[in-house]
Amino acid sequence: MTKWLVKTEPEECSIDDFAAAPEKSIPWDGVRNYQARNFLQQMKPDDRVFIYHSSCKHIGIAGVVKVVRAAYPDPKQFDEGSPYFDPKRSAEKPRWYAVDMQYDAKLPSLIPLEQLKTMPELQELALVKRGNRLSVMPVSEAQWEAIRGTRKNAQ
DNA sequence: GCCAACGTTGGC
DNA sequence: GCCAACGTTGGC
Repeated sequence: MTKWLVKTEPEECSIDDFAAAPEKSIPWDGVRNYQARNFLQQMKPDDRVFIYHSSCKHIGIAGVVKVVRAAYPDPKQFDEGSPYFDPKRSAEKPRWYAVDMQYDAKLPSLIPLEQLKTMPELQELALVKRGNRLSVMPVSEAQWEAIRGTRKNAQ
């Protein structure tokens, strides 16, 4: 089972949206970056995923969700009314993919980016590197444990 | 709101 | 296939 981290603007989709309907899955769509897409395609049901809130007041890791449906063509690339519409794509040749995710756990307290940056275990995590824009990334077991084990979030 | 860093596009 | 211009991301 692989572990992951995804970025999201909480106004768009936050950990609270997952927590509000823990029995429902939410499509993770609109990813329009090749490297991020490639990672999405590697996700498997039951993989765990950190939810990171970006471009907001409280930036940091807020909770955990799980993958419940592996990658499928992102319907929004075909939807003319969607901001994620991609006019060059056809149903026969999709370029972008989505997965479905469902609530797993909210962290007792958000782990701020500022704190993540100070953790020696995370120095290789793309998230904390300067200028990084990757919105979907793998998290190693050691990185996962380090994050889950931060003092405020122990247990 | 600013702006640095980055990915993508398109002319040549 | 280069690279300048452009649009977007995302922390501050």
